[in-house]
Amino acid sequence: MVKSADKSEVLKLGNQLCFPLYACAKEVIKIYRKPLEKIGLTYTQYIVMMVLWEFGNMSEKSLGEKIYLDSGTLTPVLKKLEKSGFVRRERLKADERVVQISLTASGRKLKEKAKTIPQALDGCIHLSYDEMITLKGLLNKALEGTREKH
Amino acid sequence: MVKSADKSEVLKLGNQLCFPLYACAKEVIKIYRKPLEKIGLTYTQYIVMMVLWEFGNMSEKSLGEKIYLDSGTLTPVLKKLEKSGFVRRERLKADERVVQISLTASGRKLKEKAKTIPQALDGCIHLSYDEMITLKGLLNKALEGTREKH
DNA sequence: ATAAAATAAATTGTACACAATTAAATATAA
DNA sequence: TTATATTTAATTGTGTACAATTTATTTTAT
Repeated sequence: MVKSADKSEVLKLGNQLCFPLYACAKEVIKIYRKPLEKIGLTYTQYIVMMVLWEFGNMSEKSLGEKIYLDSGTLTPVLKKLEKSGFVRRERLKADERVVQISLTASGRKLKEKAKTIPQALDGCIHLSYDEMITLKGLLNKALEGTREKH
Repeated sequence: MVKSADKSEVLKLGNQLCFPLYACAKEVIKIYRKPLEKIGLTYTQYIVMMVLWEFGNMSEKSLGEKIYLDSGTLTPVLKKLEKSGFVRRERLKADERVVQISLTASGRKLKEKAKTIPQALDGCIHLSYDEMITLKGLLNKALEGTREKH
């Protein structure tokens, strides 16, 4: 981030990449909160549902890899979604270690209601369409990099 | 994010802006965790310290505005930093409502140790310098937009 | 001057997030 | 085959994060 000189400046908030990343993520998720509450989901639950809507049934493990969450976070989230009636959690007979997550009819139906959710950002983020595409691309590229180590 | 057609695609993870934002923020903060642990800070505590290093003493309120955190989050974080001996928390005599946060000698000294922290990202994020600058700029612009409403 | 409004922190309750550990099941190797 | 290693979830403990409420203090309007 700091090209050559000014090593003394690295600890200024304005020079950090991580801070706007952290703050922006929080603020954007905050915008989603209200519309999501109307359909009975938290943001984390919404991401889980999006994966299931797109890819269908899936083990807890695969689900966690897709959305960068481990069982410590995912297990309680999935139990809540089960209690809400949106997903089922069943041990595979072929391998009792894996918990298979599947959508209920209610969970599939929720997708229709969720289609308006992304519009919550309209007008809240003052970026042009091209800027959003660029931002999304850079974030995905950065995200890829973090997969390897760690 | 979705320009014209394909409204049915908005709920795919790959088409979302918010998801890579959320995931990337988490992954990057995770990279900071170990080096920060060595100097006795969490990421949130690190942000607080950066603000104090840069701007000096500050009320809890102003601090919270700078880093987008309210008292519900900030009060316990500041109490931990106080317990660690890095900051002081004192009610202003002029206005007993405001808690003034100031650095202790130990807190000021910590800045030297922290100077190597940003290097933790080196090699972990596969973006060029120019891409990082672009990303930082777009994130800050997006962040600005969220200030207004909400 | 004093009641009402506003402000700043603290508190309460819910929901992640993650490192580290544990437990159960399956795969592998000697 | 049977002891060992690996894999998948669940559990435990700590630390945010935030909405909503409460408390104490200060302003403001009457």
